[in-house]
Amino acid sequence: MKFENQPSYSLGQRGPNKDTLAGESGNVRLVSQSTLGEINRGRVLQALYDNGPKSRAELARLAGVNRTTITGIVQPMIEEGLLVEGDAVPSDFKGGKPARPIYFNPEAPMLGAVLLLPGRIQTCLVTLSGDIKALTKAQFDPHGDRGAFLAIIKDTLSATLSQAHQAPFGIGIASGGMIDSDNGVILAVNLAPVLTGLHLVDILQAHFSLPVVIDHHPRALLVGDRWFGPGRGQQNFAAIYTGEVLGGAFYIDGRVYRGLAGSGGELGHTVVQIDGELCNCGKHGCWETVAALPWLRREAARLGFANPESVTCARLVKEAAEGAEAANGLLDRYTRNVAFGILNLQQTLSLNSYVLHGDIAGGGADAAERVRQHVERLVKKRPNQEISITLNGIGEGHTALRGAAGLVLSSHLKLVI
Amino acid sequence: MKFENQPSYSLGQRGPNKDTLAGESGNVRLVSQSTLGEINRGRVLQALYDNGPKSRAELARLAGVNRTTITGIVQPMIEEGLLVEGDAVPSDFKGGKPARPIYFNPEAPMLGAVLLLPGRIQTCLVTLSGDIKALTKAQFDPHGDRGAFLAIIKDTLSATLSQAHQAPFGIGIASGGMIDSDNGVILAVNLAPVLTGLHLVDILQAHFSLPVVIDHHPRALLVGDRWFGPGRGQQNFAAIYTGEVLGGAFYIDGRVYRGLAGSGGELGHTVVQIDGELCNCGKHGCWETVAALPWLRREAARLGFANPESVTCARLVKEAAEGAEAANGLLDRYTRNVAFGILNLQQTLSLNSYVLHGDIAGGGADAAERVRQHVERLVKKRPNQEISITLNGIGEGHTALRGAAGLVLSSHLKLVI
DNA sequence: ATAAGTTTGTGCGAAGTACAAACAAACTGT
DNA sequence: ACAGTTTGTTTGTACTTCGCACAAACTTAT
Repeated sequence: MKFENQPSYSLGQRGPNKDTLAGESGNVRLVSQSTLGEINRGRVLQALYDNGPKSRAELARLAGVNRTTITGIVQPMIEEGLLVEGDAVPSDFKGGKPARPIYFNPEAPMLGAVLLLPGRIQTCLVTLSGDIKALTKAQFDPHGDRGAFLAIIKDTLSATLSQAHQAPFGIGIASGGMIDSDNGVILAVNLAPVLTGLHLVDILQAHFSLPVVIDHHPRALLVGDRWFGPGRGQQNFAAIYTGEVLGGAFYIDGRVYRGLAGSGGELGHTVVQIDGELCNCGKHGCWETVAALPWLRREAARLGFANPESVTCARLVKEAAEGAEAANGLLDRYTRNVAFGILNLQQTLSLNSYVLHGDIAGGGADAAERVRQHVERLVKKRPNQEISITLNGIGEGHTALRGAAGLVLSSHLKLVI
Repeated sequence: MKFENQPSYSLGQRGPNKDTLAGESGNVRLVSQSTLGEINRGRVLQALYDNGPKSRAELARLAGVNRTTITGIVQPMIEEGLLVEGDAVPSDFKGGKPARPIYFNPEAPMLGAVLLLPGRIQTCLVTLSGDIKALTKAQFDPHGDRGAFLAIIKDTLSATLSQAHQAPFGIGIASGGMIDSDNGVILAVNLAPVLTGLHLVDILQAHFSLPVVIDHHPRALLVGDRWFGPGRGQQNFAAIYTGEVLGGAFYIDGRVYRGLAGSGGELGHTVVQIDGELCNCGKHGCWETVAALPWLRREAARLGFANPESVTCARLVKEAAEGAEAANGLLDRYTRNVAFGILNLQQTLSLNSYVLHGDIAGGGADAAERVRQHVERLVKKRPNQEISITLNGIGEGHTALRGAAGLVLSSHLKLVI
C-alpha cells in the first residue's frame, strides 16, 4: 500500500544549520540497556542521598525491585570505593538476620566548587555529605585583562585542589550573569565584562583534566538546596534569591529546569506591573523592579527612613519587632511584592515549595511567614496542597558553593534519561 | 562503621496520610527491562507520528539503534495490526534493496473523544491520523439532575461508539472547569454545577469497559496541537486560549505539564497588573482580566464602539484593515496584553513556540503577527532562539475533540518513564 | 549476461541487566 | 534445640538490545 497525505512539519523554531537534538522532530532516541543500567545506578545513589544509609533489603523495598537487583547494582560501587557497608543493625523484628546499611564512603572523592561573582572568586572542596573544605578566596579586576583573570582562577583552584587527597569527581561553577550551560559559556556579565564570552568550561577542563560544569547563580543555589539543604528528597520546588537583583530557578519532576541552553527561569524579568517601573533589562514592571533591594531602598528614602541606603529585610524585621509602624508597613509591602512572583510561579507550575535566599532570607522566619501568608491569600488552594516557604543560606553562607558542587553531583549521577 | 548525623527530611509539602509517590522522598523507582521495552515501543510510534512513514533502516538511523532492534520492536505491532508495511520505495542510491516504509494501519482501532462544555456535549471517533468520524452532539441542563446528565452522556457516547467497527483504544474527555486528571474527577465547573465533584472517569470506564482519561480544555487543545496540529514533532511549546476566559497549557521536554493532580498551568490567573482589575477568581490584575473578551468588550464600550458586545478579535482585524483607527488601537492593546502573559511564560520556561486558540486565533495571521511583534519587543533574545507564534483551531473547529483523542494517545503510548 | 557495489531486511548468537527461587546466615522467642 | 523470620548470596531464567554475517533487491559498468 502507499502512504499519502501525511504531514511532517514543525513550528519553525530551529535556526539554520542547527543540529537536531534528541527528541526533536527527526530524531528520537531509544533507551539502550547500558543506559538502563546507568539510570538505575543513579537512582540507587539518589535514594541513599534522600533517605540516608539503607540496607540492600530496604533499598529493594524503596525501589520496588528484587534484592538481587540491588546487590548487583551496589556491589561494584562498594568495590570501587564510592559506597561502604556499615555495621550490622539489629532487626526491629522477632528474629531476622541483622541488616547491613550501605552509604557513601567518607574516603570517596570529593567535589570541586567555584563561586564566580563580579570581582571575586571563591573555591573549595565539598564532601559527598556537604562539608566544605580547602576554602580559597581571590579577587580580580572585573574590567581587566582576560589572561590575568584566567591566571587568577587557575591559581585559586590549584590551591584548593592541591589539598585533596585524590582527584575530585569534577568541578562545578556557579556564576552570575547570562550563562549557556549546555556549551559551558559565560554569555554576558554586565558587572564584569572581562568574563563576557568566556568558554570557561573548555578552558578549565583542558587545564585540570577534570569534568567541569557551569550554571548561573540562582540555579546553583537551587541545586545546593536539592542535595544539601531543605530541598533534599524533593522533586518539585523553587529557589528564589533577592538582593541587588532578583533571580530564581526550579526543579520539576526531579530535574533542574533549564530550558533551551539554560535560558529558562528568568523569573526576575517576568512582568507583574504592566507599564510599571523601568527595569535594567529595558522592560517596565518586572518582578525585580518591585521585589529587590533597589526598590526597598528607594521606598525607604521616599518614606523618610533614616539611612535608607542601608535598609535590608533584616533591618525592617528588627525595626518592626521594635514597634516601628513604618518599618512594619514597608516590610509588608516588600513581602507582598515577593509573593506576587511566587504566586505566578505557583499558578504556572504548582511547585508548592519555595526556598528563599539572599536578602529576603535575611529577614528570617518572620519574613518567610509573611511571604507565605501573602501567597496563601492569593492562591486558590487545591485539596491536599499546602504551600511551603522556607529559608536557606543564612549563617555561614556557603549555599552557593555547595550548589556549585551539587552541579557536579547532578551531572555525575545521570538521574534522568 | 556507624553512619551518624545524616539528615533525612523534606519541606513538608505532603499532607497527612498521603502515600508517597514515585520519586518522592522515600520512594525511588528503578526501571525494569519490560518498562524499557514499553518506552522504546512508544518512542518508535512517536517517531512515526512525527516523521511520517519510515522504513526500518530509516527508523534505526533516527533512533540511533541497530536495524535488528527496530525489527524486533516493529514486527509484533505489524502482526497485531497496529502498523502496516507499505509498498517498496525505490532507493535514492545507486543500487540498494528498496525500503519498505511502515506506518499506522488504517484498519487499526480508533480513539474516542468527548468535549464537555457547560450545557453541551460533543462526542466522536478520531482515526490515528486525526480524521473525525461519527460526530454526535447533545445538550444537558447545567443545573439539573446528576442522573439525567449521566444518562445523556452515556447515550451520546453509545451512539458514537456504535459506529466503530471495533473497540477504540480508549476515550478521552476534554472538559471545562477545574479537573483532577490523576484521579479522573471534575472538581468544579462554576457554569455547570451538575458536574462538580463527578468521578466521570470511573463511571465511564465501568460502563464502557474502556480506558478513559480526562483533562481540562486548554490542555486538551495542547495535546491536539501536539498530535494532529502545528505542535507535531515539538518537545516544548504552549497553547494559549482566549475567549470568555483565558487559559493555557504547555509541553516541556515532550511531556504535557500537569503539576500535582493536574493543577499546574493556571496561566490566566497569573498576575500581570498588581492591584489591577478584579478578576472572577477573587484576585486583582490577573492576565485574564486584560486579555479576554470581557476586557475587550468593556474597552470597546468605553471607547464608543458600535455594538461593543459583539466585539471580537476577528472584528477588530477586519475594521482595522478597513482603516478604522480606533479598532487598530484597541487591537494593538489587546494583542499587547496577550503578549505579556506569553512573555512571562517565555521568561519562565523558554518554550519559544506558542499556538493561539479561541478568539485571538480568530484574528488570523494579522493578530498572531502583532502578538509576535509585541513578544519580540519584550523578550531579550538569546542567540539562535526565534519565537514562533502560530494559530490552530480556526475552520472546522474540532481541535478540542482531536485533543481529547490525543489524551488517549499520550497515555497509551507511554512515552516517558 | 555477468559481476561489482550498495542498501535493506533477516537470522543467529552474544551481551547487559533485572527477576525468581532456593538456600545459607544470623538472629529472637518458646 | 527448634521454629520462625529477615537479610544476603547463589544459580538459573527472562527480556531486550547489539554485532556480525548473509540473503534479497536493486543500479551501473563491462
